[in-house]
Amino acid sequence: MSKRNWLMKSEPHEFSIDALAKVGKEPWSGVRNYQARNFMRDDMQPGDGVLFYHSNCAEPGVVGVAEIAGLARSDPTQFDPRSDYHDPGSKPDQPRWLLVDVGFKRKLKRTITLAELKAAPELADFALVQRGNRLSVLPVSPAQWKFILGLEKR
DNA sequence: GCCAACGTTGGC
DNA sequence: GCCAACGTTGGC
Repeated sequence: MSKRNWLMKSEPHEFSIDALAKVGKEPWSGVRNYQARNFMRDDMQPGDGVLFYHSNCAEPGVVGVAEIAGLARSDPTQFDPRSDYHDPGSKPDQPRWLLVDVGFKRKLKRTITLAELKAAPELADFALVQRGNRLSVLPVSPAQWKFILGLEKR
């Protein structure tokens, strides 16, 4: 399978780009949306590029570049009754939820804000800027990837 | 299978 | 904190 690119959202007060820089690699636990899970399970490959996005904060936007560091595997938090992500309906021999490991590549020189992304005609088809989109994991085309990172130098 | 109620996401 | 938009749940 050829290399693809993704955007993954994280709330910076939960897990920021600086936190990823510090640990180097993070198991992306807690995804509880089937569409996002299917992207991880069916389409993600080690080495795929990731735009790291800060959501639910003062300045939402792309703040870093990361990469997929492993194939999808069972998310252990679904079996932990003390976890916010516990899912009593999921069976260990047939886990409902998966995670991938995400590796730090670099922090951007500046935040590429959601406002900028929304203002760019080049990104009209980008899922992130479309109305009502709440997916926390979404695909980025090669053209979108190049355009978004091109904004960093402006 | 329909759909109202409810919970969550996430920008503002 | 507000609320629009969306996904999920569960009664029927």
